[in-house]
Amino acid sequence: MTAPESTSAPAHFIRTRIAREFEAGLHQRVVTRFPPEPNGYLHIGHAKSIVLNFAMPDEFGGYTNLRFDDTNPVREEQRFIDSIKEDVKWLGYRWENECYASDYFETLYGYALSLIDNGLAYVDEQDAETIRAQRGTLTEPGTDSPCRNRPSAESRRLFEGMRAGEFPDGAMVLRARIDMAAPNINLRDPVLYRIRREHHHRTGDDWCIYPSYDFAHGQSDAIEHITHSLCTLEFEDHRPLYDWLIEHLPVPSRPVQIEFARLNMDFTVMSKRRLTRLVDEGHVHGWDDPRMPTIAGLRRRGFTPESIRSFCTEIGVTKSESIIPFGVLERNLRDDLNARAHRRMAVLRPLKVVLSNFPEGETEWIEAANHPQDPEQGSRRLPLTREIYIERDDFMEDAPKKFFRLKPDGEVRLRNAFIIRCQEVIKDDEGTVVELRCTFDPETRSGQPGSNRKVKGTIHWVSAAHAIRAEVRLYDRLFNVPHPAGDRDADFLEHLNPESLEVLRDARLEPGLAPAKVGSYFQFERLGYFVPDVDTAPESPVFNRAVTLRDTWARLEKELAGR
RNA sequence: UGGGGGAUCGUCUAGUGGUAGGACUACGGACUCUGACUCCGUCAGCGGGGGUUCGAAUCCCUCUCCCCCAGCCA
Repeated sequence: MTAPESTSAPAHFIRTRIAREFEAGLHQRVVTRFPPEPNGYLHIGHAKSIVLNFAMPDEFGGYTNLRFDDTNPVREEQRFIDSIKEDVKWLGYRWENECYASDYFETLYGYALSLIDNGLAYVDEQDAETIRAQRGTLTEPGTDSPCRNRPSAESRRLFEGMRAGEFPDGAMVLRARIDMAAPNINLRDPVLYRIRREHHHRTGDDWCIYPSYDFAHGQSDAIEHITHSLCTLEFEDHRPLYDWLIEHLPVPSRPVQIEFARLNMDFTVMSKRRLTRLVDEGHVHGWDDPRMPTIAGLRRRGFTPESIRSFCTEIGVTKSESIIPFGVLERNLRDDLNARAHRRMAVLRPLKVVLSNFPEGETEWIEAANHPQDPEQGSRRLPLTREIYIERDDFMEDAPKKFFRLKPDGEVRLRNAFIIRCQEVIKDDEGTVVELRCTFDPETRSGQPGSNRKVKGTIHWVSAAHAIRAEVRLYDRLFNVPHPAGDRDADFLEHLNPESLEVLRDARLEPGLAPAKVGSYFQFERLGYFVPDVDTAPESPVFNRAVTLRDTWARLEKELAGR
């Protein structure tokens, strides 16, 4: 089961390969799995994997399992399981089976025994350091452990003893008996089981031995009859081990592992270790901080599942590593929301404007479309009064010729309403503009015959008397360098952008925005896409800016400033 | 100086012997009661060198650069 809309499916090497396999009659269906370790929150990189893993069965027939790779109890927690399930669902996907590697511990244990009985695994009583030393180096072969040739019956007794809790943590491990001289280090008798007295979030204290990733993953795939085990590039040189185990174990199916490049994005970090540090050291306000690249963070920021899915489809699937500009994700959000977000007016940094020829105490109701290109999305009525607020940025006393907004003696249209002319600029003692006196032209009301008079600029506004106050949070990139994790000379935290969050506490919104609920989204015209934050409350609304509108003026302005 | 991968417009990505294509960005223009959207147009690429071939991004040789692997993490 997958998300409703089927995004266009460009050919990529995995899709092409599966299609060929189908043509050759190798499969009747595709079964994949999304296998997170429950030791952190899902991020946009996981989304790429999720979209891929659900898309293949969706296209070819089959299904996807959600499998928690919970073989290391020291790092895993139930709360992460909960968040992962929530995030996958929110992205729009429904898994066929909810699986846990820990459900297979007994089966896996049996597989280990069979390996031992066949002389393909042995218990090694050396400590970790010795084993490491014997592994050799990238250029030198390893040396055999003295335990390597012990009788399999002895290994079996020891391994059974390991399970029975007869030995302390770290006293011994189970190792595959492959080849200590293999050029691929993963084949130099890799560790299959270790003793670890640690409470497991699902199996409790039933086990004191836990399988390693290599021993658990492929066999779990086989148990679930996964046809294609899709993973990232760093597991590429584990594939010979993956295949070796499948080949030598009495598993019920023979999955194949296919690797693809993980997602990297600029101006952020993606590794769980670094994300965990950001959270634990308080650089952000939790895993769902809107500046985080986590699914929870993006959701809170205002990203839609559709935008994340289309992004993941757009970037493609290859084996070459790449870094996707964050702006690509943002554009997918804009494209999605542009089509369906209702337009609203909100003033982030208010500047009072008095319409001197507007009758005092009167309210004029203005009809405003919810969407400029789609009348079916309806309209709402806006109050216009003598005192309004406009955006501070929309007025300039010494404006450059290309500035199309309000300036002394200049004209501008109030969006959905009248053309106004700036007659007077009022400043405080320090010279700061605090108020504008303008006149409005009653003939130019939107929709009236006289409204076709053209002025160069249109600005948004709210009625001072009706507007609701709100807190608005503006987000910028979390880091101020494109590759914060790529600096060998500095900790990535040194590249944190101190201005990644800007809180505006005096924004004014059109009154209809008051009851907006979390999960709704709007375009604040001329500003960007905004959503109510989870902190929002009826009497104290809080909005997040998910993304700005594309802003050609900002670029022009920067250019003008540059010369 | 082991093994495994990867190099195609600025970015991402198609293209396994027959005119290197798309998307994004950028730039220019049209439109505009959002400097948004939309539309039109332009710029721009096969890591280097050799070879095979009528013809090479694609096949061969060679060089260079980048990533991953020496956890009882995944």
